[in-house]
Amino acid sequence: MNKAEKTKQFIVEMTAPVFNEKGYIGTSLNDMTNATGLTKGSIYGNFANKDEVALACFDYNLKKVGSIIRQEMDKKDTCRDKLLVYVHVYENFLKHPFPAGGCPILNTAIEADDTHPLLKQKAVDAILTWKGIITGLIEKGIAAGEFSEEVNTEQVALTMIATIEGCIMIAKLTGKMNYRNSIMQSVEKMINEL
Amino acid sequence: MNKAEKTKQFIVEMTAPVFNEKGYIGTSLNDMTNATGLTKGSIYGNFANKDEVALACFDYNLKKVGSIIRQEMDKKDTCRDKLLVYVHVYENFLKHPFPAGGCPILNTAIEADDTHPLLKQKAVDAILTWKGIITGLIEKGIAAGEFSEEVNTEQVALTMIATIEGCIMIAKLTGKMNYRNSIMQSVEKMINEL
DNA sequence: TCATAAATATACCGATCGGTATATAAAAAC
DNA sequence: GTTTTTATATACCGATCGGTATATTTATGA
Repeated sequence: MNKAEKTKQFIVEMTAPVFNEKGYIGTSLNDMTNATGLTKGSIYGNFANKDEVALACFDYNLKKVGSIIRQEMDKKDTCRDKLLVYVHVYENFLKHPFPAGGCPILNTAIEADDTHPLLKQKAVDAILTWKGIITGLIEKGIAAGEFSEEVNTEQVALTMIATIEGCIMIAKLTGKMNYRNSIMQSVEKMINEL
Repeated sequence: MNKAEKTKQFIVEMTAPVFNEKGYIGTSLNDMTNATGLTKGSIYGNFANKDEVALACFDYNLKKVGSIIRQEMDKKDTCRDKLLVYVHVYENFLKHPFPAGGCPILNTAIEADDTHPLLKQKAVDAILTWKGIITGLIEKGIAAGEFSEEVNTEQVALTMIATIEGCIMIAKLTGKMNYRNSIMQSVEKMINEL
């Protein structure tokens, strides 16, 4: 990794939390120079425009969440326990290096769906990938005899995602930990009933 | 209602969808003059600043959703059917005069939670009010013998809200109607199991 | 070590931002 | 119908927006 690649990485690491908190429009070039300590010229020597930085930051934030989940899942053996990782990670998200500003998929989806096609597409892809991971785990669990064969895999996956994202919104908005735990308990129940 | 009050109402009606789609920061005074056909002077003769317009628009959008729900609930007799109104309204939200841009609570919560205390507080209040309406209905249903006494009213209320909001995000983002219906079916099942 | 290329900083661009002072037009009061 | 108040439009403010041309510094290869 040469100097330019290092700087690029550095810029992404420092501005990713800002984009996740303030959003795409809400993050100015000034915010980016403040976050990095670099100047506009330096940033625009490594990225073509604000869009490129924002897209790279989304990827970075998403990868951060994904690697936490993957890491915890690798510790589990059964499909049920792997699914329950979502519950336990989000219940104790403070213990993990979670991106500042909450779930990048949710934040990006809400801001970009009416305003920024490129970011929107990234959020769409992230949701579809997530859905694929959950349905894959459920199908594997059915094949292994862990879950009932009557389970509607896609419905469960979508409902899990929706409830988790709604939970993140409510918990972050109200600041109430017990709200988060209460909703996550419902998700846990849902998984245990598969 | 005198001229000024009429104009105030007119400005809110015309700019409310813009704020809901583009967000607070994403909506410029230019957007507001375009949406209304009025000039800056005219808008600022009726509102002190952009904040005041945005807050009024949030109230307007929220009221719009609330009145749809209330209207449909009034047609129902049992508490279960009243709760199911949420499912049916969001499943067929195109048939109702729903605010453009999706759920104003969700949109405002995501944008404002790290950036705009006043809007954030309005979103918090809206969530708490919503939770109160649902828990009220469940408690009434328990008293009427409709629901089991073992129901954790707050947990159900929070989970319903989270799932519905997550559903709105996913459906709007992906554009897939069957995703919406699939998740809403889960909410319906949840209500029917009370 | 010295030339060359890459990376960063400086200074600036036009456009747009939210906001306002003032002039004009329209209602309301008399 | 005239005056007075209210409402709207015009023209402008300084600040900031995203972006860029160019100068300067730093790293690299011969």
